[in-house]
Amino acid sequence: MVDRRGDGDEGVTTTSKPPAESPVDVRERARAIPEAAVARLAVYLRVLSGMAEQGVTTISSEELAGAAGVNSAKLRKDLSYIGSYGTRGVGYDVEVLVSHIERILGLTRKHSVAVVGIGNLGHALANYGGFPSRGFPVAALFDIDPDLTGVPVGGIPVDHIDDITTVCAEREVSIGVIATPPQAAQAVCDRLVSAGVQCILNFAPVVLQVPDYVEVRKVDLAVEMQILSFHVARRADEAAGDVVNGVGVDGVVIRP
Amino acid sequence: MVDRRGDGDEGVTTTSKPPAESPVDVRERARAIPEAAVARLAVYLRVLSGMAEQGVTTISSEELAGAAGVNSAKLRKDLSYIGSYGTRGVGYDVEVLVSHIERILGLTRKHSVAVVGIGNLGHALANYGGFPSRGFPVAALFDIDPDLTGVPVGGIPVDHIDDITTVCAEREVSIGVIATPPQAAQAVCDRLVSAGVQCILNFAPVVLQVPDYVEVRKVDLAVEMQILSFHVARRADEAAGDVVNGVGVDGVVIRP
DNA sequence: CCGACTTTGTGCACACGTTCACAAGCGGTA
DNA sequence: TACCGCTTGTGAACGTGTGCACAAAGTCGG
Ligand SMILES: NC(=O)c1ccc[n+]([C@@H]2O[C@H](COP(=O)([O-])OP(=O)(O)OC[C@H]3O[C@@H](n4cnc5c(N)ncnc54)[C@H](O)[C@@H]3O)[C@@H](O)[C@H]2O)c1
Ligand SMILES: NC(=O)c1ccc[n+]([C@@H]2O[C@H](COP(=O)([O-])OP(=O)(O)OC[C@H]3O[C@@H](n4cnc5c(N)ncnc54)[C@H](O)[C@@H]3O)[C@@H](O)[C@H]2O)c1
Repeated sequence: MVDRRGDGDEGVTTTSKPPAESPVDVRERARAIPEAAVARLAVYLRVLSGMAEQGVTTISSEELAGAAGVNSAKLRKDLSYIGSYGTRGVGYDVEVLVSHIERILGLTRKHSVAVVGIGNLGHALANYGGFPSRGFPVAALFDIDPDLTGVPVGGIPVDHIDDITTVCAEREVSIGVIATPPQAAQAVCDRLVSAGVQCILNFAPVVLQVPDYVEVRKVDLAVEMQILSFHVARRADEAAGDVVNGVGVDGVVIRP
Repeated sequence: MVDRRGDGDEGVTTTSKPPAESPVDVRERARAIPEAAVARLAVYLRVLSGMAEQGVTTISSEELAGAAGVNSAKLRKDLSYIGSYGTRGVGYDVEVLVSHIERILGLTRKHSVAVVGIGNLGHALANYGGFPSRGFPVAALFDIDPDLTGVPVGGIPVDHIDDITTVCAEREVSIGVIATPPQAAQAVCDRLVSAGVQCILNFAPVVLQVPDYVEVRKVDLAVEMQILSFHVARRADEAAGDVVNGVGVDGVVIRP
């Protein structure tokens, strides 16, 4: 029912600093936000933006939780990580919440995106309107294929992978998206890193090796499907086992 | 050892007949595997498959962990959830491990996939070779656009969304992928569910409402980017570090 | 100004997941 | 056979995340 996070292992050397923190500054608080909560904050933000467009000005934790698919206690705890911006007895001001979540997620700055590998997936990403509209303008496209360089895709001309360093610097790219074949992914990753890109979203089904200061997130669709498959199998086993025992889920006797 | 598997294996054949086995068998164990571990098992499987192709027959937890980007203790614990198939002092037999992970993930059965919404993303998915090769044949494509119906994409002709029930039944679709615009996603989801599909992978940035017995996973790229953005911001705050007189970034007063 | 009602924010207990550390077990060697 | 070095498998400690339940804090009608 509720979806779970992909994973989020690797890298992220969160140096645990347990000394007594008396001055509660922003970075300490930011560090304290659980990774899982950050992911949900992004979802709340999307829902809230939709609400704002529909003219909603105030929303309760119960309503927002329903719309975001989480329970309300969790939602309130998540929001408490970023401060106390609600009004008891009333709820949250939508605009206020939006701006605070945006601040915490660092969306007050523009994050230019570069897509590397303009094949099937790269084309889709370059044409996708959902990135620019949410604060992530696609500023550069790269491919190794000479036939592609110069051709505009989604309004942006494709550059050759060899120009990655200069182009990324020029256009202040802060997020790199890897959509090349798996074999090329690590090499592309290395070039992105030497070009100064510190955030990478990887679609290739490989584990990337990066320095500690680089943040990598991966999207592996086959893994997603296998997780679904696992649940199908589990459910099938359950059904089979229950029939054999003559007892259904919840202990309901099927065939007395 | 949590449980003794003295039997000579069996496979997940539908005729599961527990002779004198403990009431809690395979399904109980399957249920006990943490969700996070399932995701990693899928990654191990991919790495192991690659190893097998390269002729590797045996691998230690240390090596496999390195290749999968996790620490070796976690890897061993993950593997212990599915049984004890290693040899102390030696490591794991690659082929054996592959087959056991496949069994646990339910990959011994074929899981036909239907993609709904053959736009930018849908085209990329339909053309993607990574699904069939990993046991997820794309068996059906759907769109609402009459101009698309009948046109083959990636070798499969697009059907009209109205035929979803019959086509899904015919081709035994078990996984539905939603790649339509957000506004259409819930409606498409409902139709998939009534067509009997119990697993859904959703690319549209909306929270889907489904019955309890349906498993949904979502892939939201904007959320991924916002998580990256959060880490950039956190890092920037750390670097810019010094909180001057209780005033942090953006002029937020830290200590009122 | 008060009291009834609503909703937030959070302390706490619990569940889940990760990591450590080491005994148990295996292959190789003398 | 007895020993040795290596690697697995896992109990137990630990850390993180979740959900409950309720006091605190606000609104609103009178
Ligand atoms: N197509 C999908 O729907 C899909 C889904 C999930 C994952 N993926 C993964 O995404 C990646 C791309 O998939 P695709 O279907 O778009 O592949 P594709 O073959 O259509 O495109 C790959 C592109 O990368 C370019 N390229 C190759 N080597 C390069 C290099 N060294 N530097 C820069 N560009 C290079 C190629 O010229 C090509 O244009 C693959 O790793 C694939 O496994 C794709
Ligand atoms: N393109 C990307 O790279 C990308 C990335 C992330 C998320 N997404 C999301 O994926 C979805 C699809 O994106 P896209 O770029 O492919 O959009 P698109 O507009 O190119 O394609 C959407 C397709 O869905 C079809 N469609 C519309 N309503 C339908 C219905 N009721 N039933 C069946 N088909 C219907 C349309 O005919 C069209 O072919 C969107 O929700 C988008 O937010 C896309």
